[in-house]
Amino acid sequence: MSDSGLRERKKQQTRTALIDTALDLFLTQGYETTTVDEIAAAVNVSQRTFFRYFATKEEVALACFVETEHAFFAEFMLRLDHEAPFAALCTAWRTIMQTTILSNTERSQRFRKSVRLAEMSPILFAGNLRRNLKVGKQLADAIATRWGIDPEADPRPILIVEFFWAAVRVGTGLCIHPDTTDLEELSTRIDETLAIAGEALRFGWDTPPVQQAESSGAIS
Amino acid sequence: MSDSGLRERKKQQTRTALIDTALDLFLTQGYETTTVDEIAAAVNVSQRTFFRYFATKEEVALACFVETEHAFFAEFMLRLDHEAPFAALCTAWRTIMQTTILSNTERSQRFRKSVRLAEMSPILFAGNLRRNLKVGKQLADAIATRWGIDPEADPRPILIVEFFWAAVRVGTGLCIHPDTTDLEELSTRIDETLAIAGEALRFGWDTPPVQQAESSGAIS
DNA sequence: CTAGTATATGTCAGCAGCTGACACTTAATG
DNA sequence: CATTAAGTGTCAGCTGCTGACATATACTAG
Repeated sequence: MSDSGLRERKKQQTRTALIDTALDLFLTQGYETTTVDEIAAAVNVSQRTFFRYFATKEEVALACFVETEHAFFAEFMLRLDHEAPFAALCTAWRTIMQTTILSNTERSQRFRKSVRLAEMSPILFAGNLRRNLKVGKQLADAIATRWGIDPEADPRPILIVEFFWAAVRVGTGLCIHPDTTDLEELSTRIDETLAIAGEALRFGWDTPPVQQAESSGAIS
Repeated sequence: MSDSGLRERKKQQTRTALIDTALDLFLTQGYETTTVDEIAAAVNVSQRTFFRYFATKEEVALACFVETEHAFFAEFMLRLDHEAPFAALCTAWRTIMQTTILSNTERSQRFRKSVRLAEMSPILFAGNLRRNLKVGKQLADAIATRWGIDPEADPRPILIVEFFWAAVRVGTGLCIHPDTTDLEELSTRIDETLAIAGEALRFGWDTPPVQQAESSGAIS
């Protein structure tokens, strides 16, 4: 419908140009001290045009997380049918990491820069948290639907997802902070943290309720 | 040194006035659509003065969380010596909830408004996440110190704290969303969610490592 | 009580993020 | 080639936020 036209190609081109130069500028001179005008000027584009591509300055920094999230969600849905939720989240995540990040494409380069950025700037980190939260709700809804329970009343689906995100964040933070920014280091650290988190969670906790008579009576 | 002077009293007065009118305006007409000028005008104060009290518009909305956090941290530290971390977090939280929120003082009113606000506006929610994160690091550091481990290398302290925050957030969300904004409802729901989370976490997982020979070899 | 000092506030100018409106250029379509 | 639609630039303007300077008000010493 709208593929491979000259127009579309140009659009994609300026979009990636904006992302790349923005990431580089952010990394070299800081996120908050870099103005949108600078980015736009570096791509020979007006500031107004920038904001037609990205609603906010934050969006350009976290842009490449969006597609990854979509892929992740799809992967998760594939596994949800025959895996426990937490395990499905972990394996889906690992898969996405392998295909998206560990490959040495331009996309993976961008992704790594974004990860570093999000770890450096508290604002970007918070923005990323917001994204996680949004996707998390969708994931939790999927789990709840699979289990046939009400996601608004039963905390377990969201808890599972939040635990998972927590582990991912902690793993990422551990990897970035100390020294290395290796590709595999990141993946390994997150895997380790996920493993610890998974070990912490009681066996069977993230499995469907085979027979639940009470709504929330599993306490005490 | 600086208590109970006329000046100090006035300052405190305008500060609380700013908070209260800000919260009311935010709740009635939305956070983002309310301008700082409106708030300042409603308190008969210049916009510049507003920003001398609060660094950002966000800060006034989440102001009353700060003191609560301090109290929470202090409570936690008291219990860390003779309780497992996750349990200490839960009991400390419950204590703070009892004394700060369930009491029907003006402070509790403000707190409830802030909770509702933070649940309504994604931006404020993210801001709150950032605060949680910051306090979380301090809490994790305390746990790591108590355990005699390196918080930058071992993910468990941060994981414990993040799991706790996740449960608190989920519980709060469950309570706010459906209907009631009861005082006790909030506390009860969070307690329930914390109980579920606590049940999910394996017994002994958040206890100090009595003999750890390997650094991260607990992974199957 | 008065004079002097410190502190809080107001005013003003200005920057950065972001948006609507309008005009212009350029690619797509017949 | 002419028409249409889409992308872009320019401009004006709002909101959040800050520095600089002047003014008013509370504290303090004599």
